Amino acid sequence: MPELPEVEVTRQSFADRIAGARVQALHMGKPLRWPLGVDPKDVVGRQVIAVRRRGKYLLMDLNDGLLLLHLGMSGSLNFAQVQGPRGPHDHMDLETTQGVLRLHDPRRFGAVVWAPSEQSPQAQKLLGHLGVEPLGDAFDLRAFNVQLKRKQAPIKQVLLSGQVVVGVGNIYASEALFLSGIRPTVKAAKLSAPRVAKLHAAIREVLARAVAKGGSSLRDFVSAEGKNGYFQLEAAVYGRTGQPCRICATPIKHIMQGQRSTFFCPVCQKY
DNA sequence: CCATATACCTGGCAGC
DNA sequence: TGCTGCCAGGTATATG
Repeated sequence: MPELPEVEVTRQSFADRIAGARVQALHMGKPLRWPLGVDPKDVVGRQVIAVRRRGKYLLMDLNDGLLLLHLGMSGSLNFAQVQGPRGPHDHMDLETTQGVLRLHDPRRFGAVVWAPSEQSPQAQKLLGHLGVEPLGDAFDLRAFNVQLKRKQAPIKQVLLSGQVVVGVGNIYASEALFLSGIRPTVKAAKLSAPRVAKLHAAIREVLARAVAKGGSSLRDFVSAEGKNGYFQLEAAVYGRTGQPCRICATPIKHIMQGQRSTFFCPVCQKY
């Protein structure tokens, strides 16, 4: 579920409601991705100041230290006044004076890590190497060009790595490359300046659009069984192997790159 | 430093 | 029906 748009929509769904709350208790379930996580004494009694996002991480500022949350591949957060009994995949309950924040994460690739500050070694170990935010002013076209020129890996994998720009996951990488007419296998350094400009615009467009309609699609996702309502419905190429390209009707191709699926139109994406 | 592979974990689904 | 193998929205870590 979580690429940047889903994480951002999740953030927006509870940030205002939890701000100002005081943490009363913390219950952790099975171990998450990293053994170093959070101890109740790090957070109990602290006040929640704000919830920010950096890439696919959520940063919950406390009046002392902060909590870093990551949803991994299968995580979701729910903030409610009252929560039912914890199920086998509920691995965090953060009880506050304004509600309980629950992390549901069947695969447990998510993370909950406490750090004394954003600049601390614990936090920087996770955040320090991240690329720029795609929806902010820091995502500068010239800088993007320069960064890509130094990468010999296929553009799809460069986007996924998060080292140049954060938040572009496996779905949006394929979608952004389709929108900009770029073959996912092309070395990043070989892209022409005009192509990079198209890609730059496509990344912003696909992510911003998903955030804008993320609210409804995420609600659908929660209320529905299965995966209906998620971005897949509007996907141009992701998950559409063999189906006709929406532009030229050529069958969409599926390949593996770095053990991840990539989808593209062999006719519309030639550069 | 760079590019690529591996590991982590569970559930759903296609194929037999 | 039940089993097996494969696939899934991420990323730290290991390896060449």
